[in-house]
Amino acid sequence: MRLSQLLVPTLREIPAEAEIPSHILMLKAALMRKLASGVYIYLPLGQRILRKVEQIVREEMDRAGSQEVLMAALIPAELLKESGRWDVFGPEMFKLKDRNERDFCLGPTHEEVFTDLIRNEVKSYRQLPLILYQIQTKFRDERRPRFGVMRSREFIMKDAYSFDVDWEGLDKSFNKMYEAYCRIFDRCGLKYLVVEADSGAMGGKDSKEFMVISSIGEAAIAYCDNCGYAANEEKAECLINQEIVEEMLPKEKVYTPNVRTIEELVNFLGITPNKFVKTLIYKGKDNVVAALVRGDRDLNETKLLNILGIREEELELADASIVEKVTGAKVGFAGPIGLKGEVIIIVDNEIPEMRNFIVGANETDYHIKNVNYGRDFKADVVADIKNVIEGDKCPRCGSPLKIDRGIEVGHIFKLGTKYSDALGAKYVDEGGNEKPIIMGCYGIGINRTVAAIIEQHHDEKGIIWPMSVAPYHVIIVPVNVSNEAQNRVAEDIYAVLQKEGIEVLIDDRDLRAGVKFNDADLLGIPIRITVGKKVDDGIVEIKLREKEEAEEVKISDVVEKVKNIIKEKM
RNA sequence: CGGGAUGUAGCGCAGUUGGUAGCGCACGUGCUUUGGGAGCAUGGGGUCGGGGGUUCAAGUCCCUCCAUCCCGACCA
Repeated sequence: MRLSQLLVPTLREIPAEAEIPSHILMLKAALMRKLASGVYIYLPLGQRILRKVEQIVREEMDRAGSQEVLMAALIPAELLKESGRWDVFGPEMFKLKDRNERDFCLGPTHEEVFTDLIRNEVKSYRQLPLILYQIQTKFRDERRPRFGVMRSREFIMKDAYSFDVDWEGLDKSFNKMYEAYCRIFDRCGLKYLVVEADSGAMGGKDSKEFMVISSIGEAAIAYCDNCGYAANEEKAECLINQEIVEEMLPKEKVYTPNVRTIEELVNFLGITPNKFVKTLIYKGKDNVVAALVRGDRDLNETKLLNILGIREEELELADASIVEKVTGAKVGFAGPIGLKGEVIIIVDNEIPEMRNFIVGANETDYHIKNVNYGRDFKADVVADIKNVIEGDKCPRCGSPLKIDRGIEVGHIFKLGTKYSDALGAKYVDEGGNEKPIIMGCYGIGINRTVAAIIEQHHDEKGIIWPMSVAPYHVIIVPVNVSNEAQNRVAEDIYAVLQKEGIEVLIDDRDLRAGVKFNDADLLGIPIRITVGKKVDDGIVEIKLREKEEAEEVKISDVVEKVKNIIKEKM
């Protein structure tokens, strides 16, 4: 392709709307433009990159025995109503009506559509197992689209669904997908962690997320360098990390006027936050919950939800009136001793190991010192309800955990019979018995994967594409197009490389060399062939985007050399 | 949905106490130049986000709506 004819309007200045590298570079390098908040259009180079990633995904899905299909983006309401998700999704779903006032939505995900296909077409165990996938546009009306393509309202997703006769079959399908995902992200040149995630109230188990480590990631991950354990912050278990050293002291009420927060207590009493225990009052589905964690810890609401067995929207922090009612004091003095009414007390498992800590007195302006679990109060449940922090012990091997942020590019999990039960997807087994089909689902965000690749592969000049996803492998830059000899050599190399089937660009624009070099760097084409003054000596340069120095090569050797580099780096 | 900010040429921005709307880049033309974002000359391009109001006069002040971005909440 000739750069003079390609639509690549690169930007010289950083667009005001972008803040993170991948967003800035996708706009600067003219891969895409914004159409509306969270809605992007792709220019020729951007489209080629999407295609490259999709192609890798196709090859690996096919290799794993999955079959490609294409569902509809426009989905009739009845299907979502059957599974109950028409209301669950709420405003996040783009809903619309047809001319006859029938309800539709733009598919935010496709479990129901796939399940519907299977319940209609699969009747016997002889037709199973089956893994189907599609690459298709999804629509989610996110409350806050972010960071360009990282969290957008319209995006391309590869979603796969497995259908098996039993759980052992599901395990096999799940493992196939797991391996396929590893191969996909390896081929994309990504460094990633496979992380245990919480499948929450959605049911299912063995939920794993593929996270690309990046400071701009939206999720925190706890991981262990020693044994390889990695989990989503919400999911990561905390081991008890304390040794009892002190003797119990007699408890004692202390006057703490207007001292409510941990920070104020630390200042007032001059004691470190880990000597306090904070009591958080929540309003659950049908009762009030008091959750206790150490003063320097954060409560993990996901863990709390799982213990209570309720859904996210059923739990909220109690308002002042409820707090005052159950504690008999103003907000800021809640404690576990002497709570009024039916209050479920859930205590973090670290607390029974603490000695002589400080809690609220359930009396305005007072706290209690030297409180001890067991002697002074008891809980309904003792469990891990806190967030991990850097340095906590790995639940598997005990080494200190590290915490980083990650971009979720893939998510796989075992659905079981959630959708097959809801929609009645059954098969008949060998014995003639009707049974529900066991399902799994597996997603990859294609655009987000592209953005994640850029986050991990760029420098101050621009993108540095891995060969596998580069929009073109080679860019030929004649330094001066008005120089007859340079032009001729560049065109010759271009013609040969094209004939060899190599994806090659030639920058035939009548621009100064500096502009062309800067554009080539910005676009991130892995191999640059510079055709300059030395053509008269039969020499051109090969420069790799990832390296500083160029290498001089004989014109007669260029093509062979380039072919070898590509082969080596694919 | 709460908090913060922004909206002026394709892009990045300036515009003072209200008084003829500007700069750089980009774009067109001509000449010179040509190994890391050239120089000179010349030309074109604006509902100043929309609507309403105050005023002799509004990019500027007031009201309102919209859009976009950031932080948070939320996110099968």
